[in-house]
Order: sequence, then structure tokens, then C-alpha cells
Amino acid sequence: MAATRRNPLALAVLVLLYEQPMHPYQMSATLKERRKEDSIKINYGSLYSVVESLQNRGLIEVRETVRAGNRPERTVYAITEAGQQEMIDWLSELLSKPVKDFPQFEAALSLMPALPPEEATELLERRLSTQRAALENGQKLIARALDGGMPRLFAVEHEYELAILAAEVEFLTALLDDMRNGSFSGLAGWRRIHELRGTGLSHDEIWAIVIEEFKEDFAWIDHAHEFE
Amino acid sequence: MAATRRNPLALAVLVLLYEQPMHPYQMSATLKERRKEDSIKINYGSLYSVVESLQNRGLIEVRETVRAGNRPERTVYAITEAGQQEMIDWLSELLSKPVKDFPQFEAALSLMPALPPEEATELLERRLSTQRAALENGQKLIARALDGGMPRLFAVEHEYELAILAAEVEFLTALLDDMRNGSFSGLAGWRRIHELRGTGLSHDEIWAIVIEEFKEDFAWIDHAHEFE
DNA sequence: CCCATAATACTCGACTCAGAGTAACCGAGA
DNA sequence: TCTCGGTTACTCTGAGTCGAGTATTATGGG
Repeated sequence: MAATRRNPLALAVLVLLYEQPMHPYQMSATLKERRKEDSIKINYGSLYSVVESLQNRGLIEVRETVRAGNRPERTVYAITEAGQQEMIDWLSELLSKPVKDFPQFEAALSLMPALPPEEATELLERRLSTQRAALENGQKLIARALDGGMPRLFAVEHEYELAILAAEVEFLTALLDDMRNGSFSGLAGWRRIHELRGTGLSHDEIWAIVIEEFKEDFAWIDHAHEFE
Repeated sequence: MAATRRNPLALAVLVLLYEQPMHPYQMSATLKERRKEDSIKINYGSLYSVVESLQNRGLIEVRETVRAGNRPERTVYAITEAGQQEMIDWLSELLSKPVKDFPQFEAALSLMPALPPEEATELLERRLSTQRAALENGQKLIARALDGGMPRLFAVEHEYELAILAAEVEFLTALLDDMRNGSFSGLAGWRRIHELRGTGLSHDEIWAIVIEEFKEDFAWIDHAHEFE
């Protein structure tokens, strides 16, 4: 059952059909209307395959098919008993059990040493100013919506997004401070590696030099396995 | 070129080959050794298809094929000029331009109203205690590693992860406070909806009742489009 | 020296998903 | 009346991904 709990769009479909039966196009319209695209990755081309797969798994079933004029048929689906259970289980799991999401930026940070430090710093600075603006803008929007009477119940996912964004802004600010004023350990060796790349030396030779020159920072490499 | 900048594993491969030529299995070993699995989603079954696709796109090329004993052949790959450029461009983009990652928990929050408020609260409480423990543990581990001489250069992705985690813990703490002491707007209507579900009323009837009973919170629904 | 286990080095098939494409209908303006 | 863009409601295809499976060779305890 839990085999294919991959695409959250499937969960969204279950939730919609838990409210009332509807046809795929209405799902897509409802999701748009409720701004779910902001918080759930939705590809409207995938919707029909997702619906089909839910049907194959017995979680939803065809209620009726309607034809209006010469338009394509609309197939109305309803959730089954098994589907209700699956929706409750899946949603409960997502709320209570953290899963690792692998944000792309985390991957980028972990590969950052492949760029020279000056360029990396500049790139991160660009990101910081974008994110600062996004944060201010988001805070303004949500404040206005709540003032306008929207219950927090329908804004909680946006509050979460902003909390994470604020944390990233703080993180970047602190990181860039340290990189600028040189208190970021490993920085000198990092710069040296990229200098030496220009000389045509091999990877092993470069490392030998850098470990020798920056013992205090890079000697650690030799017993890195201790932290495994 | 940017057509297939989907899988960060491909970027990791480019970065590894930017350092030195190697064969896929060595990539997988190196990635494991450097703990990249913590920050990059890696499926070692995908590695070979990813390598093949990079080759098809001319970003990497076969350097040699070696056979040691009766083992399967090892195909050693090297990065091309185009591959170096692509690696630099891609990594620069990831560092400087924010992309929306759609964390599963955000999707779950946006679908949370489908569960009754008491259950949702309890599930979030479970999550909070798990995340609190993870945060403490992670902070301990990173402090120990830095004390042990690891340069921050190699820990920056973990620092980021912890910053995000800390923000989530703060967010959840505040949210649960508000949900517990009733200051979370929409809460009463939310509870009522789930009460009424038991009575067999239709979705529309339930909404009519709830909007009537909780005007101050739910009248907003009628002019929700103003915020679109 | 034997056997269980781990490590090495991939292969394969089923599924999923993104994104473009299709085709009918509808209303408004020229 | 013609047509042109927008909406409705899907369909199709190829590329990509998952994750289990396979086959061989070291390794180390008894």
C-alpha cells in the first residue's frame, strides 16, 4: 500500500475526493483556486496518470462519466474506504515523521569547494539579496492576508515557508560574514587548491602540497574516517 | 544543455570527474566516503544511467577500460571541456538562484485541515519531539567534528541543515502553543467541520453551516479571490 | 582450509513523470 | 460573419528513476 507514496499530488487528490467526488479537471481547478501549487509540486500532465494509478490500487473509483456536448468525457471519481484509510495514514505519516527532502541548495553547498572561494562568495551574496527580498515580500503578503480576515488555518504552510526562508537568510548572512573576514576555516587551502589547478599538477600532487602548506586545517583529512 | 539539470547526482559526477578521471564504482565509493549521501539524493542504481546520459551529452568521455582479474570491466571516465563549463554553470546557478524545493512537510501542512485538529496537534507534537532530538544530536556531532579539526569548508552543508532544522523546531513550538491555547484562528470551525462529517451531510451543506456559525473566521472565504 | 559475509561492479524491468500536444467549445470584437 | 484567443478536458511519448537482482572476488573466523 505504502509502495507508491512518492508523489504528493496523489495525496492531494485523495484529500479532494475525501471532500467530494469530482473529475480530474475539477481537481486541477480546485487546486489552483486554493493555491496549492505554492506548497505542493503539481504537474497537470501527471494528474491523469496519478488518478489512474490510484484507481488501479483501489483507492478511488469511477462514480460516473458525463458528456456535455461534443466535449471530451468527464470521468467523475470518488474515494473508496481503502482510499480514506490510505489518505489518513499517509497524511499522518507526513505530519509526524520527518523525511529528508534534499534541497538543491544543500547539494550545492556540499559541492561548493569545486568553485574558487571568491566566486562562491559572490554567488552566495546574490542569493542572499534575492532571498532577503523574497522574505520581506512574503511577510508583507501574509500580514495583509491575515489582516484581511484569512484564518491562520489556511496560511500555516506559508508561515512555515517563511520561517525556513528567514533561517536561510540568517544562515547566509553569518556565513558570508565569516567568509569575508577570513574566520571561515579551510578558506586559505581552498583558495590555494584553485591556484594550483592552473599549473597542470595532478589532483594527488595538489592535495599533497595543500596538506603540507595548511597542516592545521587539512591534516584532519588523514583521520577523517574517525568521524564516519 | 540545461535540458536535463534535474538530477543533482549528475552534478556530483561532474564535480568528481573535474578532480580526476574515475570509474562509476569509484564515484560511488568516493561519494560514500565523503558523506555526500547526507546532502545529495543518491541512488546507486541510477548512477550508471546518469553517467551514460552525461556521456551522450558530450559532457564526459571514456578514458580507458580496465579489467582486473575476472571482475567486470571498469570503464574510466574523464570530464570534457563542455563538461567543465556545464559543471561551473550548473553549480553557480544552484548557489545563486533559489529554487522552490517543495518539502513534503509543507505539502502536509497545506493538507492538514483534512484531519481533525486534535489528531493533527498530536501528530505535530510527535514530529516536534523527534526534530528536537535530531537537532541536539546534530549540534553535538558537528561541534565534535569541528573541535576535532575538521575545517568548516567541509561542514557548511551540515551547518545549513541544522539552521533549517532549528527554524522548524521554533516554528512547531510556536504553532503548537497557539493551537493548544486556542489562539490559532480557524480552529473552532475546523473542529466543527469534522464533527459534521459524521452526520452524513454533504460537503456543501457542511460548509454552509460552518460559514454561518463562524462568520468572523470563515466569511473571508467569500472574497478569497481578492488575494489571488 | 572451508564457509559465511562483505565488498566489488554493475544490469534490468517496471513504473513514473514532465511537458508538449490535441481538439472541441465559447464569447468578444472587427 | 469571421476569427482569435481563452477555457475545458484530456492524451501521448520519451526520458528518467527506483530499487531489487546478479555474479564475481576478497576476507576473516573457526
